[in-house]
Amino acid sequence: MLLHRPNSKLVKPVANSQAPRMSIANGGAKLRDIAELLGCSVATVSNAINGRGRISVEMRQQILDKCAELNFVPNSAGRSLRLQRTDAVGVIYAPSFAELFGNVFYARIMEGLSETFGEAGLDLVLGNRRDADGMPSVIRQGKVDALVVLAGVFTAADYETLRHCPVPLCIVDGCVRSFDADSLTTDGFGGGQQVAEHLYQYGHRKVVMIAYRNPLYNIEQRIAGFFSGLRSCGIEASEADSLIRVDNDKEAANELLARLNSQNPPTAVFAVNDTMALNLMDALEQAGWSIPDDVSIVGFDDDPMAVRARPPLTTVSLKKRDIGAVSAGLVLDRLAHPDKPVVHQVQPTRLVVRESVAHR
Amino acid sequence: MLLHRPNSKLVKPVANSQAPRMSIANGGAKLRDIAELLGCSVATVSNAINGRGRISVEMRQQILDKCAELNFVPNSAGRSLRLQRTDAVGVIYAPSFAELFGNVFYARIMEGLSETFGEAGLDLVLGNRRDADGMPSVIRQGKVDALVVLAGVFTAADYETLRHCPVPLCIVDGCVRSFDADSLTTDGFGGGQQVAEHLYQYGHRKVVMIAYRNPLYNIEQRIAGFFSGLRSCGIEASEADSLIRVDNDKEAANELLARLNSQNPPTAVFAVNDTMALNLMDALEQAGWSIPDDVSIVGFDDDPMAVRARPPLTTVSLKKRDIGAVSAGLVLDRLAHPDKPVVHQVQPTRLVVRESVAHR
DNA sequence: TTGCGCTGCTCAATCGACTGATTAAACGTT
DNA sequence: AACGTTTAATCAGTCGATTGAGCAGCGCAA
Repeated sequence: MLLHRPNSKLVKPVANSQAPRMSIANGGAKLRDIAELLGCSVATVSNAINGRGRISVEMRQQILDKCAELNFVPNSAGRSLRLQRTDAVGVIYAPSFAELFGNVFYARIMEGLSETFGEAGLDLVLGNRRDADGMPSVIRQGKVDALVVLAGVFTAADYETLRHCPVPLCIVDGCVRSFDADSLTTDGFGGGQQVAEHLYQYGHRKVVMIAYRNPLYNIEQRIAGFFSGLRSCGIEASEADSLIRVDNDKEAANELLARLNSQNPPTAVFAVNDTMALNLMDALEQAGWSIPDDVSIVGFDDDPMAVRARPPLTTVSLKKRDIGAVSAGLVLDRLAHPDKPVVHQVQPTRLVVRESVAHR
Repeated sequence: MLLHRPNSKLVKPVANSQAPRMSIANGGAKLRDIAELLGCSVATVSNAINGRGRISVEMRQQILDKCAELNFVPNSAGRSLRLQRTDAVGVIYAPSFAELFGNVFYARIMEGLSETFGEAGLDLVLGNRRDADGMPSVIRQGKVDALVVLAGVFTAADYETLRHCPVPLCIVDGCVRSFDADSLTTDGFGGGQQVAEHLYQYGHRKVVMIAYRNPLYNIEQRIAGFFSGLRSCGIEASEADSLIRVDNDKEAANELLARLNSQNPPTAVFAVNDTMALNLMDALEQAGWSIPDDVSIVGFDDDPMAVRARPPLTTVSLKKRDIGAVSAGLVLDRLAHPDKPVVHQVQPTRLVVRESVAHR
């Protein structure tokens, strides 16, 4: 019975006896190269680099010098495999990155993420690929330690695919209640309120808001804040009569023009974002309406185009770069303290008054 | 003498005899989990998945089924270590990503890159961090198989840091001659020519171009093309008298206004990009000049804001998404055929006529 | 009955970094 | 001289996937 047949051949491994296999050939110096050059063991080199174990001052210095000379950087795959840690963070967006990069809003967030993670020594990986079940491929591949979820247009189904994600998540600009993950949301509610108050102060008493039918968390917050703000100002307005739901900006323009031509037309419109606001401005102008003299209009997001619009668009600004930086900070904290309680951060919003709202 | 002391203890490794260490605990199923569940060896599982070796039909099916059931995805670190390949591509930008994401031009390129690489099963890593010598950290860490270099604002020094990059490069929108790497450039020369011809056809005979002092490859191409085009149309114009070099858009506006107030004022301006063109339009309008009636203006890039400008800006369009997709294609080809000759691809440009150029 | 070829698997080394356990030597103490 | 302690390293196994080499077992033919 040879259940545990002993290793038959214990000849010393013949590898690297003839091939030169010196450094830099396939991508740079390895721990082994440094060890061989200095005549010490690989373990000692590793210990010197990581400041562990007992090493004489001279040896440590020799090792560090040699590492600097050869531009030694530990191989990422080897390190990840051993440490079960990648020093990389994934970023995902739904449905694909196509929209993300076209969207200046997210571009700025990426900027903040990239900077803060970079300073912390982490790389950003774009989780553009998905497994069959929708889970980003980088997750099950173990390519990232955490995931930043740019959830602006996430639907319930999108959230569901992430429910069993084995790495920490940080939900940015999405639904806080989705699950027990850190999150950063922009204060859409407060922004909506500020718009309501601004319109009230400028004398508007009959206003409408236009939003998309597709229910997105951050959008619904803006709606709720707006109507709450109207009510606290004493304006009678409900979502039933003053909220116009549409599927696209063309429909928005048509619906708005219909209201403007009705008996009791609104004097101001709150568009759910700047893109819609700008499109409405174009459509209104084409239809012969003058902004802000005939109708006032307010947007949301402070898109760079808002300031270029004619008239410059009054809108709600989001400090997009901060969103990225703060989100990255949440992730770094979470990686440092995996068991700390979940954090829900709210980023303030600020009304930027330009020229698209007239006094009444 | 115990130079080659034989392995003393050959007891079977005791690991995993008590700890449960079943799948999904630390990130998902491993080859070993599948092998244990099916009572076969790890090698067989690997072979089945990769379609290698000899395996009975039933065994192969069992393995594949189990993999699907457990959502098995090979661990990236283990795979990279063994295969010396990461299935990831780095993207870099100089000086940092901050500018990249704010720039719609690059945002669209990223979109194309992300899509094409995603379809090929590669992830995109943002190479935001740099080693002391400027080399992107992801390179020496071995985190990527290739590097896409968005070189729009690269200086000679930026190129120099990449000279000894051990992975294949693809230079996008940068200097072809920098080194022996694949490249994709936009036809700035042709674009400049088209602008010259367009202005000539509209009756302009005295024109100026404004560009930045900082010499960037793609920009210099536009300049060369423009003046070449002017000359072929028979317009006497040299860079000496008709090219205005500036450091920023404010200076550009001042210099332009000075020319417009001179004895022999230009009737049209070619701004080196849309951002400058839009800023010039603002400045001219402020100074009481009407566009295009008093001065015509042309930009370059077809920034989304160009179409919103008043008047809508005539500019040169770049098919930005294609730039990303094609660049990614070059990288994929290079990875598949490391030794094929270097490819220099030129992406055509197209004049988009809007309303900022008047007939003379 | 020996030998050959084929099928269907397993073995064990490898990639590079990290680390708990171990060891060899130097030093000090009684 | 015997023993404990400190110092300065080394050993060998581990992370997970891949792969060339190897080896039973079977059928078939000489």
